[in-house]
Amino acid sequence: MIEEQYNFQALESELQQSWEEKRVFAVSEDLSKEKFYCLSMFPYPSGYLHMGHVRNYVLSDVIARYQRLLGKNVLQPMGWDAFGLPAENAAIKHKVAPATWTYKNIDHMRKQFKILGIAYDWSREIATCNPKYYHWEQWLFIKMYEKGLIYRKNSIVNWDPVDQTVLANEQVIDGRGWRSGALVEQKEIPQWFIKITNYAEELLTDLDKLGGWPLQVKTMQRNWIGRSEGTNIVFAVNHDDKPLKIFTTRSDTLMGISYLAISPNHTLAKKAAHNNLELQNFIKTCKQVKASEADLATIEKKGMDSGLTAIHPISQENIPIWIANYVLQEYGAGAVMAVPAHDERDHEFASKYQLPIKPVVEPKDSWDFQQHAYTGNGKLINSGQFNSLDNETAKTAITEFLISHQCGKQKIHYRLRDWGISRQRYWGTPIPIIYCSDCGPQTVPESELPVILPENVAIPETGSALKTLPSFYQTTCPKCHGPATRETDTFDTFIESSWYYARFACKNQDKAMLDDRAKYWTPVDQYIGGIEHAILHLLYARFFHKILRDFGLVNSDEPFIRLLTQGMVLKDSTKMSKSKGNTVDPNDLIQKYGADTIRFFSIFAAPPEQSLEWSDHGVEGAHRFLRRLWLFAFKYQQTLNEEGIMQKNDSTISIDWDKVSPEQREIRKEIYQLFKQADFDMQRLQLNTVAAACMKLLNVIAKIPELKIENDQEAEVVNKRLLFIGFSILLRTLNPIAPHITHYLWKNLNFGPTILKASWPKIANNALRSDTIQVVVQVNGKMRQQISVPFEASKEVIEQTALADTKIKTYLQNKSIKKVIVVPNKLINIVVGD
RNA sequence: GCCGGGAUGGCGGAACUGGUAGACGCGCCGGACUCAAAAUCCGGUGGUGGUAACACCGUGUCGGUUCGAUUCCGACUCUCGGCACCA
Repeated sequence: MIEEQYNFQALESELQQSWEEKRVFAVSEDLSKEKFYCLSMFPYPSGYLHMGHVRNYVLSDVIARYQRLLGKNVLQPMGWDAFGLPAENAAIKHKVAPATWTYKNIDHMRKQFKILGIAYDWSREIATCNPKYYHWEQWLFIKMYEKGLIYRKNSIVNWDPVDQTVLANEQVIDGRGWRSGALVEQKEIPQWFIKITNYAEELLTDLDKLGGWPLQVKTMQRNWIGRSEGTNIVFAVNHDDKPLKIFTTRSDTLMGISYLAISPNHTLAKKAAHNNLELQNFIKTCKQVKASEADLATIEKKGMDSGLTAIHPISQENIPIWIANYVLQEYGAGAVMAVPAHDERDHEFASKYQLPIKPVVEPKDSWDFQQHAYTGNGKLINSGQFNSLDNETAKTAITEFLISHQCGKQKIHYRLRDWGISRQRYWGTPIPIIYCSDCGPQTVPESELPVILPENVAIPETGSALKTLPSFYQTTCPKCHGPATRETDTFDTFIESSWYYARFACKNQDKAMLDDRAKYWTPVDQYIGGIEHAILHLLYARFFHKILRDFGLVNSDEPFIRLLTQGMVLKDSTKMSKSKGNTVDPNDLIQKYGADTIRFFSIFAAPPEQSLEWSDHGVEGAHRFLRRLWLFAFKYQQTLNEEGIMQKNDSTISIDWDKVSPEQREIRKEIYQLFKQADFDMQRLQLNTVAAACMKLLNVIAKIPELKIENDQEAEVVNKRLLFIGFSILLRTLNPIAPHITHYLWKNLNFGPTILKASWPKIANNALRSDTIQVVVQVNGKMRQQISVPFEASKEVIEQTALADTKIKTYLQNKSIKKVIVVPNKLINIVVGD
């Protein structure tokens, strides 16, 4: 019995409770069914759920529930990306331990999640700050170390000289530390790296296997990896025994070099500045800038002659070596050759410092080299023996010359750099390394894992907390058993999120990182998350998957088969944020309208990949629709129930749809047409139009009781059947989006025991048949009339019918027909002239 | 600066492979119900002109390809995401 009142609160909480008690979404490996692993990027437990989360997880749930209706064995887990900077900030601000703060946040957010009614298998919940989780990434680190994939080198960090702390890029505002306000300095410290560049080629070529990924994401990754073919060139440096190495893709312009530019962090820069106060000051100024590429690329280009010179490998001339603030130490070897005539950036720099601009490639038309660099192709000039060669040929010729003189070689270079994984922070996974003054760095023995992060810790405002804990860092060397110290740096938190998807398959496995269950569930069939992760997270996870594969832990090359990158949730056209005061609390909305309404609005308001503009009015519209659905069910529950019981008892009368009234046939056609479109849109994940189709379906079904039946019993049976079919299709199509209301109505209208065991509707092709079809008539490309012609009418018939149309005739008066284009079943365009 | 997106009525958006621009919803206007309001229901709703039939204009800007362009190509403007230590 359905009440008139749509009491969503009681209905939703009762259902959620029963789903949880019956563990209906807990799954295990089942070889008799096709598996479907649906995963959305796990959240950082910031403390409260925001609309961006809601959108992400609802999108994922719609896909998961749809796949379930298709009969698949669906896994949808949830966990917490629990390590990270905000916990330490909160710890300082509120004087609580990061662990306490984090676990409290997790508890709160889990509750918030549950009232959204998402079909999670909560038994697989993971928090990455749990030693049972990070144990295995420490283990993997050791395995990678043993395999030679880990090394240590110096690299640059943002240093706050007042707080004596390393700052994240986001903690540097206008070149100053966010708390102290001190000018940051670039500082070199030793850090651990993973050789992701060993996998650069595979990460690049395997992008071609990712047919289910958005093209834009693949393009971004391709450009990020940045494979380029070129030449490594070695320049001998005057009065120095160490040569300068550079990489260039323009070896053809070698004779046009004006200077070599090195990074202020280059060892040669230090040597040059040794007895030169002016250079020392210059280098110091260069280092007073945030160590991010975006900042380096936008600062004013500055340089200073180092006084050192290098020898040109062909002409043997001396070339000045400049120290330039725009050269990245991390990229290539921290040095570049500068050809102002043929490179925009070099041109700008040379113009500023009056360095020579020497053209070596001849443009086809006249060119003012003082104004612009010429980056196109042409024949070589001013290049001695290489003159008149076309510049592409010259690349090979010059490179071959360099090879034969032992000062160059062909090289494939990647923009991608090795992954620096050390963080000078407390709230992260301890790096399992022990430093022994006699034996050097040693990995922690496997039997001593995990290296547990002490949790009950006060976070100092300056420096790293682990450095203040002798009980943590004092230890013995695993090799010589003498006194030794532990590494106090922790892992980059991208490590945790690079393999969690696999751990969900076997989170209770405490003897190994992964087991065969991971081979069953991975790769993830559908991954959903924000576009902001298009490069870093997704590239690191792809890399880790290949590492796991090489250790035999998974048996696929790529972790995520299909990827959906959802857009942001905006309000008043800007990102929702606390500081702007334009946030919307999901809990308040669920209280007021119910989870189904919020879910429906999130899906309906925008296509998944685009940003979603929040609208309170729109939410009310979504709620209105669900209430209309409810009231319709309330009103016709008796009819629907009767039909349902007859269907169950197999006692229905069969209907010859060719004999029903044209209106009834039309309604049936509309229902299946709408479902066909919804089915197609669901497959291509255009979920907003699926939601729209549900609204249209209700509009169509609502017309059925209005159809005249005039005491005709047969017509009444047909109406009843139409109502039943239509409503049954609607409930199942809507179920992934609004699972509570559809679940309740399905059961109480006698459609079946539970919609969770129902199957996705099927299209009745005979309903879509049509004898005649509307064809658009255009004159000179403008729509002028619609005509009705037989289905699949020939071009001639369409043309004749169109030309015979009285309205069309008026457009053709006193004109001559130049051309007629006919698209069968669709359109005819008559091109006329005077 | 570099890489990758986006721009369609008053608003969110639709238009599948180049073929009726504006589906569906919101808002607004008018009507029904009501003492009244809310809720609900019915009708209308891109702009300009016209009593109307209808005509012209219209998918960020400028240009191109085509019988036909929101869709393809070129240039530009604004805007969003990323740039390796926010996650």
